[in-house]
Amino acid sequence: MPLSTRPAAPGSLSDRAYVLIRNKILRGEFALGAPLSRRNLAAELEMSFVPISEAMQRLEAEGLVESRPRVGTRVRVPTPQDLRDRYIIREALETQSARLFCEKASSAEREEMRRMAARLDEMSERWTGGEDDPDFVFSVQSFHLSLHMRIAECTGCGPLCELIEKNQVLAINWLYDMAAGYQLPPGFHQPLIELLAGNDPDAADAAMRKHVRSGMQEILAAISERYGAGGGGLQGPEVLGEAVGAALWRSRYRRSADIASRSRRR
Amino acid sequence: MPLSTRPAAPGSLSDRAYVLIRNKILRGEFALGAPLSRRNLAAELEMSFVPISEAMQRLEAEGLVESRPRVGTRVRVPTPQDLRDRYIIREALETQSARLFCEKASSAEREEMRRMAARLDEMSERWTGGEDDPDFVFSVQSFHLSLHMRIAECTGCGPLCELIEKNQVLAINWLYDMAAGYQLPPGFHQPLIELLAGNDPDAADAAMRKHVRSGMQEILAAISERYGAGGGGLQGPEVLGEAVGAALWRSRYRRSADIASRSRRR
DNA sequence: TGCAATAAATTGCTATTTCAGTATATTTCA
DNA sequence: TGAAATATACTGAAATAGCAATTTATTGCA
Repeated sequence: MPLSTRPAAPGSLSDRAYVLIRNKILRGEFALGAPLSRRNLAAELEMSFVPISEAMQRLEAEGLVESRPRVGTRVRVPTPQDLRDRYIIREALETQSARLFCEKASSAEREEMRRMAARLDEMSERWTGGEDDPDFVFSVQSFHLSLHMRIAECTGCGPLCELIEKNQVLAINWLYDMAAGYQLPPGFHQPLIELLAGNDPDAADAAMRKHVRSGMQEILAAISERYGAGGGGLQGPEVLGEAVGAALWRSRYRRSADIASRSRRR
Repeated sequence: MPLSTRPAAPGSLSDRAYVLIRNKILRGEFALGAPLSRRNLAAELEMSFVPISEAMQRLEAEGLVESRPRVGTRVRVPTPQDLRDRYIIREALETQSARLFCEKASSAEREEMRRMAARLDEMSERWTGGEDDPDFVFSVQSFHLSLHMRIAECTGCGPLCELIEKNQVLAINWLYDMAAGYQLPPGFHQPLIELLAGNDPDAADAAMRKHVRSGMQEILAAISERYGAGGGGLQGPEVLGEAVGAALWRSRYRRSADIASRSRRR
């Protein structure tokens, strides 16, 4: 059992830094557009500059942060165009996932998916759409994600799973921070799963495509409703992301000067 | 104009290291399974350990190299299963690409694709299938890749392009090193492009799916033909990759001991 | 008061050094 | 002769220190 000094340190420092920073971003602890100083992070996470930089590099490659060469790094503020691009990718990956599931899943796996879909639809019926308990909303969204991931796992294609998961991450982040009012339509998943569990891959593909597209429409509508700037639909507010981001680039020297000075004194 | 000391250095050292090493792998200068010592690479490329390590990290994330924590890094030897997984991803991305092209491409872009397809089919007719000039084979493969990339570019979805390009890289490498005998069937692309340039997205999707699957069958057949181990088709040789790789892990202390000693003397 | 030039501070980037883990080569003992 | 133990060399990971580029704050001048 690990002692108190260094409890449970699996993987390298870079890996731990990556996971820690990633979770803080996803949970909103680091807000959209917030500046991320590598030095301050190194002091906070009690490690050196190099593993932090490596973690940042990975996060940048995944699109969660953006960095300008000698200026700074910040949590990326996705534009509506980013969201649309993500959904194009998601549609590509998940229709393939649905197709392969339909072709190759075992009967036990098909039955498992039916149960998951029923449970998810039951959860979203209890979702009033008003100001629900954030933990409840979080649990529904998590279960929603794991349902889609389970479909992908049943295809037996590991890289496909990884791509789907990576691609979903930013979308979920956006969802939480900007369009928290979004709610899953009731009875959204059981018809989908019925087609995936059938024996027509083309029908499974088409059903998943419709499912993903409808989800994107819902979210874009929720965003438009909250942040105005033109009617709903696909032509959402283009300027939102950059407006927020530009304002946030400026506030650099604000947080934790004490940590910086403390680390310098060593 | 840059002086002779440091000529034309765009991007960071990490970026340059990434591009240089990546190209050497793709061109076969670093063979499949070859050990890549970060220290020797640093000496060869005349830079330090850190940017090399960052480049290696990116290459590992993309699947071009694999690294064991305190053992070493080598060029990844893809297994037939890797190849199949790549083609699953490729099918997902390129059917989406075809669908979007069919929906959104301008008439000028459709005409451009027709010209490219005609030229590519013409090139592959001149391909005898025997021992052709390697430069010619390279140029055909490059043009083939750029045709598919051009389709993706016309969709206007940047991330889709990036994913397709990243996904193709390893497949191309495999193609060159292990299945060089593969040749494009004549008249392979013009019928495809005709459907992409039509007005039925579903037909474009289906045509691209058929195209990609047929390409995978061809390559797997070419591999089976060269490396035996059972009949052709999908059940190719599972053991090939690891057999080659395991043998190559062992030969570590072989190359460029002079460089290592020279760098130590500084 | 307004604007340009300068100074200070912070950033990401790179080099160098040190550390810790693994594999190979050598030695030692039965 | 063979197997176990040791020694050596090499590996990637991490810490530290310093550099170069950029932005912000300050100052000087009109």
